[in-house]
Amino acid sequence: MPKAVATEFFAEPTLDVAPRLIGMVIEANGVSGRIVEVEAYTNDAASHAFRRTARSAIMFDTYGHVYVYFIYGTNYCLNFTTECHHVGAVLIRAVEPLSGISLMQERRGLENVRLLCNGPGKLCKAFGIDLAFTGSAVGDEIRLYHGRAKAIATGPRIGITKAMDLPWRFWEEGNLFVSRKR
DNA sequence: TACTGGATTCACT
DNA sequence: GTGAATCCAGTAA
Repeated sequence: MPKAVATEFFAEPTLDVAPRLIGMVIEANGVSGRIVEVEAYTNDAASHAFRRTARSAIMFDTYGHVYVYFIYGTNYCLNFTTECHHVGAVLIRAVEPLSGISLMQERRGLENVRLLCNGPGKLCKAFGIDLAFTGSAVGDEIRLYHGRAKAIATGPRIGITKAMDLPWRFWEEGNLFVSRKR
């Protein structure tokens, strides 16, 4: 049996938690997948963590909880809150489908497995995740397990926002490269 | 109360 | 490569 991730895992600094999420297995609503791309959000003007509001308060008050927000009128984005006594969250940007693929295909209306979860909005749709999941503890409705196999779908990728510099910086396979926001 | 913009996606050219 | 879709949260008045 895979080992479930403890809530205390998320109490660490966001920038430490984010890379360790790569390769872990997320399970919800009868489907599962391996995390291959994440983005860390700390107290940064480009993120919801910059200003405390009713929506973002969960990032200030909790760690190891689910934060889902709705974007562009069409998509949901899945975050896990981090850091004890400090604001932070990690956005799950892409996963590699592992089980329940037919269910994902049905939810997405798409056959190509590589395209099922290769984006934050896409994976939420494939996993059936929406705003109702916000506030639940990781391990409750959405479960997270330590994975072993190396991610292969899009390649492991970690992003960290830093609004005062360039919007996004990505590290891939040990090499730094920069991706400007559109 | 009304207005504005967004951590995206997808169809179309 | 470009632009529309679409609706919620935040902000201003």
